[in-house]
Amino acid sequence: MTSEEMPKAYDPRETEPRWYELWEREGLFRASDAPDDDRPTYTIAIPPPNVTGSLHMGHACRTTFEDVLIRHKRMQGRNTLWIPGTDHAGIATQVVVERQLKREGLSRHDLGREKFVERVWKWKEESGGTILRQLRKMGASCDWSRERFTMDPGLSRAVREVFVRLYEEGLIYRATRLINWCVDCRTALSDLEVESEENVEGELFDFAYPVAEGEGEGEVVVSTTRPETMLGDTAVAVHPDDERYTHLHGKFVQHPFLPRRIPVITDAELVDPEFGTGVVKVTPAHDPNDFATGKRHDLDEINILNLDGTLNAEAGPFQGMERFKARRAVKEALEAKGLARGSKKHLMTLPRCQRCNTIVEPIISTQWFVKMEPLAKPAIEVVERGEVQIIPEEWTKTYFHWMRNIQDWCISRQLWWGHPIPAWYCERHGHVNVGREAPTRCGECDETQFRQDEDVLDTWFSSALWPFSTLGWPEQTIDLSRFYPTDDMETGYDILFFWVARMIVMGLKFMGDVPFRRVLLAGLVTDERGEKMSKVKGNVVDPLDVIGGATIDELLAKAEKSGAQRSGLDYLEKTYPEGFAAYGADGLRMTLLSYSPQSRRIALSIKRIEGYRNFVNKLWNASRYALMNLDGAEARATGEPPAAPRELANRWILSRLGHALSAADQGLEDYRLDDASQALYHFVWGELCDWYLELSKPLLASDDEAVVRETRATLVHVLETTLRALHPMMPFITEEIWQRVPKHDASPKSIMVARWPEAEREGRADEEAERDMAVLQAAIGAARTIRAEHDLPRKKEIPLVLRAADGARAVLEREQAAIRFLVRASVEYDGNVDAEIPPRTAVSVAEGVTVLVPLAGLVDLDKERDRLERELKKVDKDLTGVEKKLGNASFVDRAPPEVVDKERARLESLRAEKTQLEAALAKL
RNA sequence: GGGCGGGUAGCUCAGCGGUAGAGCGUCGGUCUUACAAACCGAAUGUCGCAGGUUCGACCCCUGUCCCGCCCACCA
Repeated sequence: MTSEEMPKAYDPRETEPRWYELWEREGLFRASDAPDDDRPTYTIAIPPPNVTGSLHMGHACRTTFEDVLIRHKRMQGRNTLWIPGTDHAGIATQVVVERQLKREGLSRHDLGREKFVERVWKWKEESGGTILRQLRKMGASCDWSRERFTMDPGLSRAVREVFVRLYEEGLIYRATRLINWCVDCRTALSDLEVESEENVEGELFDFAYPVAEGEGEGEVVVSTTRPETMLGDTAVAVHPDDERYTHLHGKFVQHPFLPRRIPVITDAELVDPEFGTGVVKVTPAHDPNDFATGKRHDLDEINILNLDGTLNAEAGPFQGMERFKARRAVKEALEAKGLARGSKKHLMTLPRCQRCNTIVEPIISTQWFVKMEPLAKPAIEVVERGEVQIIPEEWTKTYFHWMRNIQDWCISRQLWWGHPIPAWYCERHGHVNVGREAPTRCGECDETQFRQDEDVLDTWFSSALWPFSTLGWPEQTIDLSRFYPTDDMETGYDILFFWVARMIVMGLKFMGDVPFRRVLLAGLVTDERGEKMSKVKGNVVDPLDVIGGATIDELLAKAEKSGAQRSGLDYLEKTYPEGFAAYGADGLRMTLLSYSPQSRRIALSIKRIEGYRNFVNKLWNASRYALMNLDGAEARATGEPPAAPRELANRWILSRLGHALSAADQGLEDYRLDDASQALYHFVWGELCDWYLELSKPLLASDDEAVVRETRATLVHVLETTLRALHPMMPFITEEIWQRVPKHDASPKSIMVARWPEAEREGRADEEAERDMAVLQAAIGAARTIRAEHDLPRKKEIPLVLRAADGARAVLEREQAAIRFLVRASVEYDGNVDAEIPPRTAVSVAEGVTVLVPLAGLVDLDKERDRLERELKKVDKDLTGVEKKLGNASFVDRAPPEVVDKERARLESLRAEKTQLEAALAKL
């Protein structure tokens, strides 16, 4: 009933959505909150993607990883919870909706704040769920009934609660400081949101400040990379010990464009007398060093910039100019006044806005900050004590370095979309009132009228609470007590500081416990050249295209629409001329799992995806074969291997199954899903398909009913167990096949909730079978080599003579049928290992077995000579190595005896091989 | 300026103290009754360079050269 319905090639497009719907409908993803459920839990909080987002390879990679962990633990019987959700993503979302408005010819200011925010909500309801739908296509088994959004009422409440408590403890404060300002986003940014572009070719421009009238003669020459900032200069500084300028101490220079005399100050901290002229212009309002200097000397802080990056009234004649225009204008004006003193090339670092790439301006502004140092301390300690384990471990150093040098966190943003800051200012005095609700009466005066702070919080502020806010905090819910702390947090290393560190901080502060036990940091997915995927470069590989397939025209059209450059489109066309086939979610998942998590870069290759798609198909066909042979038979999968199998192939595959399961377990335990998936991949393809299924053919055709029965029982057991072991990695195809496998009546309705297989239970270690099988494989391999090298057509049966010492010979005699079938040969045995080799005979040696094929004049003797010489050369090389090793007295004395014994045994077998090969060569 | 990671087969990478591995690619052969998205076979490496430790080093140590990334206020 089953195998006939299975087409030769597996098509994931039909299968995958069908099973996902069933799983979801049956509620199999749901974690239990039943009060009497005392199973151990396992929890992962998803790194919430931006609501604006759509699935990219980074998400696909993490989703796969997390889903494997969750499915594995679920099969082990844990009460598993994978909390899904999205992040409101402040700027990103606001920009999307603003862009939409622009198409209607409107700006957010036309709507006003309230209407605008309403509009964003509307947009969020309509199109915000895209990415979560896409996660389903990957097979993500999230508990959708617990989906959260960082601006849900519950989570917003958590945000206010945290803000208020931190404020009350003095850990949140409002201050006027030099902050990073993005003139394009028109908001303050935290230090982390500023990316520095290194080694930019810039210009160091020199100009002179004339000494002010009545202060003496001459001038001082200063250098700057930002000439326009001189409009905000309120001092020039020299080193106190620099004798060149002693005469100017306490004097003034004259600002060339503004009615301002500027003091000459001495400052040993700011000024390096060796650098340039040894004079530094000081702009406290627009440079961090100068700001600090200004504080030390109580200098005026003159802000010259408007929030949009144009110059304000302080700039005098330059007022209203855009900042870079002003830069040129100031230089020209200095030229005109004869004050320019030349310029030179200068390599510098440019601060840019992480989001829009605009050059960031340091400006003085009043913002809200979190005092980080006291909060960071316990967060450092839990990692030191291993209560939170960071994997791969080398990231702990990075974590410590950042946490130990932590700066206060600027959390206010001048946006409209986000969590409003729960601070109100009384109308009369502007007294600050922070609270969970709007105040009715000022805490410091009697005022009852307030205006709320207009800023919103950094989007990472609410993300930092994610592991407990999603579970209902500050309410004491069952979920919170049951699922916090979560177990594993898997995310990209690029947000180690943005997110991971802050979750640890907030978790410890408000839950008194770590938010998760392990942090798994994944690398960045790049294109096959190792270049970062970007829309402009046109090298973005969309997981959905990989899953469902896309023609090159579709890919090109999409890339072009999202703004790819010509070169990007060319690359795309050249690299994927055929587009993508529908590789399916299972194939993609398996591919993503195969990359080492140690690596910082995952250079995704379509060829590799194709390889794993082929693996999926291989599994399909292997199952097809198995099911064909089980059709109508009484064999059922029971979860137990057949008792006392006698056939070598059956014993061997059960033993190998055990090994594969152990290796998979080990990989999962170590979070080396690459090892786990490789172990199963090689078991399925290299052992199950390449050897066992082939060997099962003669067994299933046997006249001996007992042999057939035993083989069917083994086949169904190995297949069913393998499917369960592969299920976390390839959920769809394993379900599709598993449903067709004959099982006993009590088996669960889905493989998702079937029992995770264990090496000791489902496998059956059998060293003898493994040894015997190695002999058989060697003999078959050697015979095949001869066949291939001599172009002996497959149809022609060849006469084989197998020579081996007693033990090995007995194995080969017992397995005669297998050899006949796999090599298509007649077989004779010869126990006399040292006997003469007949003339004109092809010889190959391996594992103590000598395979002889009389060539009977049919074949090219030169070819055989070449081959033998090649084999001999290899043996000789190995032999030289072993002889040298054993000839070394220190090795024999000092190496562990088992190593020496192993080498001796090897020496023996290599010598025997050499003798055989030489004899063969001589007889040719 | 500090820190981290990497340099292994043509390509992408795994391995990490006891005989150099995988996938893809290459070459030769096969429509063998699960699979041509397959099968069988073959070739391919002074494991960046130089020292050192060790009976033994791709693996550990030191130095060095390249290539990435992160952090940092040098005008």
